[in-house]
Amino acid sequence: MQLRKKTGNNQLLKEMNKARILELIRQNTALSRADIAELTGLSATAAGTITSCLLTDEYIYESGSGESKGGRRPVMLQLKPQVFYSVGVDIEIGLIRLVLMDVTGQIYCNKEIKTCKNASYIEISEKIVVCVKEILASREIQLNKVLGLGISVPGVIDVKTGRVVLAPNLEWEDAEIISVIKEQISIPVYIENEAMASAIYEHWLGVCMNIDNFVCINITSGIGAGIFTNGKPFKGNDGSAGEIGHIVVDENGPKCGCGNYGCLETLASIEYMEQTAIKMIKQGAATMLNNIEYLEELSINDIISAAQKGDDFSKNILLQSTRFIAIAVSNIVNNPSTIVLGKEFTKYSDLVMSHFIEIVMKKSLKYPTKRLQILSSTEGLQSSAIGAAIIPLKKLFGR
Amino acid sequence: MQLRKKTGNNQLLKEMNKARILELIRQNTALSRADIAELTGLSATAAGTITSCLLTDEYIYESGSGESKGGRRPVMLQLKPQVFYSVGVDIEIGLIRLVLMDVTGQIYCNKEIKTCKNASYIEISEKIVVCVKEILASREIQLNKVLGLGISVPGVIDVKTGRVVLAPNLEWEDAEIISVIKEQISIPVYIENEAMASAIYEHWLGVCMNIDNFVCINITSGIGAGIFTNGKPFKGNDGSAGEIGHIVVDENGPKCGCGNYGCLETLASIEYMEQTAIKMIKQGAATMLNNIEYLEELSINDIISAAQKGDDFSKNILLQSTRFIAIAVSNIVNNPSTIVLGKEFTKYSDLVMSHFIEIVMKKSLKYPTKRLQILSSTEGLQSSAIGAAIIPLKKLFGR
DNA sequence: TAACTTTATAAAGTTATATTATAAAGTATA
DNA sequence: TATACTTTATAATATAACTTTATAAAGTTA
Repeated sequence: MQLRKKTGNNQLLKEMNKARILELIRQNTALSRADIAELTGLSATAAGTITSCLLTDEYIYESGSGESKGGRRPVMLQLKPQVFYSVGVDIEIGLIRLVLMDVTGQIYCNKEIKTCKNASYIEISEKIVVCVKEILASREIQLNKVLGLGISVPGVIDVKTGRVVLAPNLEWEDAEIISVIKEQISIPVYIENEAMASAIYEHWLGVCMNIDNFVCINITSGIGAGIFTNGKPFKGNDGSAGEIGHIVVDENGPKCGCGNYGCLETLASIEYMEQTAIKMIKQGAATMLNNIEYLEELSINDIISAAQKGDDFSKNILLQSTRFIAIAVSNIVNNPSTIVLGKEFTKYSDLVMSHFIEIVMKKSLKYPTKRLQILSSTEGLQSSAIGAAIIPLKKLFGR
Repeated sequence: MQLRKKTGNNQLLKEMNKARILELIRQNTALSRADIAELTGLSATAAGTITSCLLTDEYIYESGSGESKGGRRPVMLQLKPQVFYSVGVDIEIGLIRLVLMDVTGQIYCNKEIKTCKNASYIEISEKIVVCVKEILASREIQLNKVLGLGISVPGVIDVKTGRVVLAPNLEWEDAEIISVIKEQISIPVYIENEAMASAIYEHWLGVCMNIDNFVCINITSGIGAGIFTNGKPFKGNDGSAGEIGHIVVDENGPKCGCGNYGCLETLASIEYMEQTAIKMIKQGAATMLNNIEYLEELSINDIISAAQKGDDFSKNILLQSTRFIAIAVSNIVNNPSTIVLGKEFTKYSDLVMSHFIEIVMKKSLKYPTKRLQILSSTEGLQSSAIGAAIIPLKKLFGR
């Protein structure tokens, strides 16, 4: 599948303008044709024409007339609910969450399905397909009204192919979910890391709607981060940019599945908190949690409610986890694939480079998929001046 | 100055296609019209038409015929040198570097001007204008052939206005260089942080030409980083994303101008190395540098050449600086303006949030312009599922 | 030498937006 | 109440950019 950039023709132009108008309406809830012309810089006619298309396609509808500004009253346009839908799926350990949403962001259905904890990606995929088909059927939604199926997975996603490279908590490796699902249902399928999916939510509808640089950290069975830079998801070259679960926060900490000691996930995840509580209670810790029936089934919810009732033991468990996450947050690495050292350094790089690489490799993240390249600039002192000279050229080259 | 996004009309379309074709030629050195049609997806005719425009405007020229692939031989097109130029300026302490470059990236002139170390931005601006005019006059380059003037400054640049918010090493604050220069010479003026300018160079012509996520660290009088994410400069919300000079690498280190102790810049910058050497020599350290005439004028160059000749004292100074930089590099913070905590955490955020904020604030960067916002998600467990559902919508809304 | 390829351009057609003019529906004021 | 003026929306016409189809120019291959 060759993914060539779209040709710059009139079709593209119209698509761009359509998308831009839809986004403006989304952000402003309701706009008139005149508003659209004003905001886009398009002529009133063009705004009107594109609007007509969107109306006949039922992406928008006329929601009534607005206030007059001293002349004819405008007809307001809004996103049309309950016409075009999207399905979201979050795959967790032993659980699949499904959501049916329309283009307005309204949610019409939440569903949770329990699964085997060690289910293969093929089994999970099949469950998803069945459930999606059910939801759509029960609401009589045609497939061509479903813009797509987005899937959130707690693991590293290959940026180019959409393959799940590694999802340790699900015990998956190289899982080609997309193709399995596409064989069974003909809608577009997208896949995304779980923390990044949350970040997308925050940026679209949540607390980061007007914030373009942020990190969304999800504390759940594992710990992951979704990073946005310049208003766009930042995944790094290999899709592992947000994998903060294996930042070492305590070098003397317990051994992690990844081979290191004291990874954030081993010291702060929900699972760790539960296990710690169970272990300490067995050892006779003083806590309200003592009277729990089946200690092995102790869940984070028990810990939370005990803490809320003033149980110091439970409170401390939460606080300790929080402390480690805070340490990690203050060290979230930008996770570049490459580091270049420049200016005066280039003069003596041969003397110290190996020393430098050694320390960085030892100190920085060690997520398995990561490969860090450390280079010395070949330009040296002039690099900034040349860079400055490039800036005026960028526009000319569309960059 | 209202900066409205460009209207999506035919003009924009042609501009986009022109830019894209120029960029393709730049990256491939030479292309035929047929290659361009193939690579862009444009029709052969359109590729031909746009090519003609670029030829008459002298952005490109016909460089001869290429190899036949079993038919008529193609006419190759290349960027035309020595027609359109750009000027780059790097402002350092006591020094201005100027570079004249054409669209091909060829450099025709390097100039260095010494300045007063405490010169105001107005004085510097005037020097720049005089020098730029001189260079252009001496080569008989018309102003309309100069695409712009890019300026690199060791300081924080306001992303929106281009104002120099703070350049401690130059002792500037709120310096509106752009407007001062524009009054005296009528070409587009751009301004950029020094490390970021280097990063732009590396991405355009240097060692990062095909790398989209990297950090470029400049070790000079200060220490700064230029960060690229997704192939674009990442400046953070306030333009201070690359300000790593004030990461604390040794809490027991010397006091920094910023108020903290043990900032990277106080332990690893070129200036610090020079000062350390001077101090230790005065205290009687054993080194080849002992026979330097004016100890106060000892420069990094002396240290480097001594180290190269095997002077352990000098070598150690370089190694120590390097070590601190390595520590900082392994901790380069993504510098988001906002951190959102989600999923299970939202259940108990009220119990621990203040603790969390306290630690992060204490541990993370303390650059003066930075304001970190820490939020708890309002969505909780469903955020990933909803986020996943949003993905299929993004294209529709041009996002 | 004939058939086929590749490259480049010309002529005619399509599409999307711009311009200009006009209609529709409101406000402000004498 | 009538008139002038505004704002909003659309119709008719013009313009710009790309596509399609056809053709010419300049090669290669059997």
